[in-house]
Amino acid sequence: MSSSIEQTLNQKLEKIFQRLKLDTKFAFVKNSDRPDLSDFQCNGALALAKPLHKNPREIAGNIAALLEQDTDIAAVSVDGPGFINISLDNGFIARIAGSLAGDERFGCKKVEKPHKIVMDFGGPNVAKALHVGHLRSAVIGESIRRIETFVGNTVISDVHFGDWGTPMGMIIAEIIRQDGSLDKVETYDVGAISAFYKQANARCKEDEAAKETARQITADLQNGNPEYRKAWKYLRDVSVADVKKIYAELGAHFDLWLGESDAHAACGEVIELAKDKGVSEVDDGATIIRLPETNKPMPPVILVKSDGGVGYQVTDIATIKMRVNDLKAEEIIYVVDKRQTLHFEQVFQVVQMLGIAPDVKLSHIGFGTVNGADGKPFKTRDGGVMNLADLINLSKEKVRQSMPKPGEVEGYGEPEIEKLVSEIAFGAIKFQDLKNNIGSGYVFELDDFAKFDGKTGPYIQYAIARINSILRKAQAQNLTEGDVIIENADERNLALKLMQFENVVFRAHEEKEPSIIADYAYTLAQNFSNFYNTCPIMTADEVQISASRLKLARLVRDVLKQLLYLLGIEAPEVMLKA
RNA sequence: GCGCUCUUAGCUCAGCCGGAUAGAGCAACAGCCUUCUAAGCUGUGGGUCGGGCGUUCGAAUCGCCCAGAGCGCGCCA
Repeated sequence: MSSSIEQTLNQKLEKIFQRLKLDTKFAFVKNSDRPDLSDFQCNGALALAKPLHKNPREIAGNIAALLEQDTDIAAVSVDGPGFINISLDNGFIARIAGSLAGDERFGCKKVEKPHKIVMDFGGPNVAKALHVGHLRSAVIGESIRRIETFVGNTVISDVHFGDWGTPMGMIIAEIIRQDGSLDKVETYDVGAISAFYKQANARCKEDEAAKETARQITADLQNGNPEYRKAWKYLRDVSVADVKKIYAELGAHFDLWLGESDAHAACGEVIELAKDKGVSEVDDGATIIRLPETNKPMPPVILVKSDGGVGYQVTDIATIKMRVNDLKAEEIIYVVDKRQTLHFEQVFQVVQMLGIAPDVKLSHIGFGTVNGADGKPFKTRDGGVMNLADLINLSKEKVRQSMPKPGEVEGYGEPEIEKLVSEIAFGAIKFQDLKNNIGSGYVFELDDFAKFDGKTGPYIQYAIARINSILRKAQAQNLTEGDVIIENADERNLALKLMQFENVVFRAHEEKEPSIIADYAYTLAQNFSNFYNTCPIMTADEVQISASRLKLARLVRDVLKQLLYLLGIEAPEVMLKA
């Protein structure tokens, strides 16, 4: 088990701090802000100077003097007000790089206490086509799912279908209005159901009576009306089957395909529990829980609506109860639009009041909206919401245009080309989504999908494809990997960058922030491109150098593939250009 | 009205539990393909970090005030 470079350096520093009787709290390094001066730096002397009433340069000098004796360290200097600059010995870097190359986790540890996490993302609705808003939840959620699994936690993902709210009553009402009954329901496909929903939605916006009818049907459905239940089950099944296809194509994995409706029984328990605890009250015909207001407005949670139906606040609370009781969740993570922040604050508060999930960590990871070039939520030219399937097709078409036609390249017929098109198009879409902080929204530039230059998914995929090409050639020429030798700046930078893998993965894990992985994957690919341009592998002057570079290149390829996997992005074997 | 989030290069964004010269990508300009895939590489220009005050040896980063933008605020989800 190889420990990370930073841990190793921190241990060295801790010993020195102890010898000098300094607080080891400050005995840690970070990647140097001045790569021209050093590989790592320690700012501990600056932080210690004030409490000790000593000159920071003097403290730094004492630390540096001891650090200098370490043969793993090539140079130590004290600069500026008291920064300790540390440069590593090339042999030390080579040794660590070599050990990473032989480790399938590239030096990344696992969490000390693995626990069970239930993740809630996706959030599709019955009868509604997925749109770009669903893209983020699926892409971010899947990435976090993979990161958490990689660091050793057990993750159960649940799509949490929206199948129990007023839209159910709306669509049933609309079918009855048009057909006179529900007899023909089971002849409708997803397109027809979706059309009913659109009409129902338009009608309920205009007509208060239609809305009231929909609400009543929803309540009756929830309370067990057999005719409504039968129709509802069909509508739900059709929608689930449809949505499963697109999630499969997106590469989002769900262990459970439960929905709001599955929490219905538990809703009753929650309502009873609230009554028993004396925290609920009846107001305007609805059963509610009032929440303490501090300095911010905190609307009450509605347990039972005045029409007798349940809303999404209770189903969410009841779902938490189930996840804790049945799934034994120790942590629950929601990947849902940032605009739901207040809702989750309310839900989490009620859960605490009712003691439903003691010692369970509940968190909402809110993401920003996908915007168009005008900064407003992304819309199609005619003003409608962009359908996810359409978006994927547009992106694929752009990729297809940049590639050879099937049959033009030997061994690449229609299926092979289409596989590459899909991998690259999704690489572009997902990386675009994951490269920025997930809390902030981002501008979705459809036109940019034609380029794939710079900080994009295809850039990283391209680096991998080039390495694959080299590995094929090496195999054909019987060139094998050898010990890592560091003899120039580009090899050195690349090896140092590889050593950040564990640190990066753990930061992404702790902050639930895939963009940290995305950013690192990009800079690693960039370092490789530099290396690629200045360090010939197959034609290096000496065989040992070739063998070393081959090992480095293969390691970079494996690390990049792992990073892309953590982002939910495929790594194509080759990249073909028209 | 109350609350939350945000304001960094022409554009899109990193950096934010205080540290050295604020970084990328795109766009612009100038170079690099008889040599492992040019979806690449190198170089140039481009900044009052929204404004002000404060804390500090040191502030894009912490606190307060102001301005502007987005979002949310009981029976939709």
